[in-house]
Amino acid sequence: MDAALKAVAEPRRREILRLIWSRELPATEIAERVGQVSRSAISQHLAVLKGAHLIVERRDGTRRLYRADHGEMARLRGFLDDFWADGLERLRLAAEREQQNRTSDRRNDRSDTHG
Amino acid sequence: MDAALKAVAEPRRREILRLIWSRELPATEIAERVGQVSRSAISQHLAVLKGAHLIVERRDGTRRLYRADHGEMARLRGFLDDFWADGLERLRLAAEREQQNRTSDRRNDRSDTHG
DNA sequence: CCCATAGTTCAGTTGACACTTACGTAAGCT
DNA sequence: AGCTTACGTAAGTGTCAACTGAACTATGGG
Repeated sequence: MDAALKAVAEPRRREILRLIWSRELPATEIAERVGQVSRSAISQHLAVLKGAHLIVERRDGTRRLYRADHGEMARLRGFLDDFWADGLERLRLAAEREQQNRTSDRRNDRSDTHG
Repeated sequence: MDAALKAVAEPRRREILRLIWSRELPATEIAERVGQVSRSAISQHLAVLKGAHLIVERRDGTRRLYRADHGEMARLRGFLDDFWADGLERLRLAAEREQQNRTSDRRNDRSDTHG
C-alpha cells in the first residue's frame, strides 16, 4: 500500500497510469506518448508500477501490453478514506496496521519484484 | 496537489497527520508521540505538510498548535477519484490540467511557502 | 543463422530528501 | 536582564530514486 502511494506520487507515473487506464498499450507506445524521456526510464517506471500492483502486464509475441489495475487504485482510495473514519478506534487500528507493514517495508523495500 | 500527494507518500508524515487529525497538538508533543526521530526532523515534516496545505498552524504564546486540514485531504481524495472518471473527456481534461500545473511546479517547487 | 524489433537490465551520475547536530529566535517568567 | 521553554533554520551527511547510455534477452522473419 505504501508502494502504491509512493508510485502515484510521481507525476510521470501518473501520466503513464492515465494512458493505460482504459486500454492496453505496448511499452514503446507509452514511451512515445509520454515523450521527453528515454524508453529505459519508462521501463523502470513500469516496473515500479507493477511492483505496486497498479498495472498488469500481458505478453503478446515480442511485445508487452500494459494496463492499469483498477482494483489496486480502489484500495488506494480506501486507504485515504481511512483518514476520514470518525471513530477513533478505526483510526488506531489503521495506524497499527500500517506500523506493522512499515517494519517489513524497511527490509523488503522494492526487492519483492525481483523474484 | 502534487505537493499534497508527495507529502502523504511519506509514512512519518502520515503518522503526524493522524496524530493531529482530530485534535490540536504542539510540535514538541508530536515529536514525543512519534518518537524515534529528532524534534528538528518533525519540524521539517510539519513545514512540508504546511506547504502542502495539509495542516494549519495556530500560535499560542511560545507554542505552535498544529491541526490537520481536512479540506485539503478531501481534495486529495477527489483527485484520485478523477482516475475513475469513466468519460474520456474528463480524463483528458484532468491530464491537461495537471500538465499545466507541472510547468509551474518545475519553477516554484516548494518555494511558494517562503513568501 | 543473421538481423531487426521490443523491451528489460546494468552501471554510473545527479538531485532530492530525511535525518542529525548546532545555532538562532521568540515568548514567558523571575 | 538573564534563564528557560518551545520551536524554526542552517549546514552537513547518507541514502534513495529518476534518469541516461550501453549492454543484454527474447521473439519473429528472411
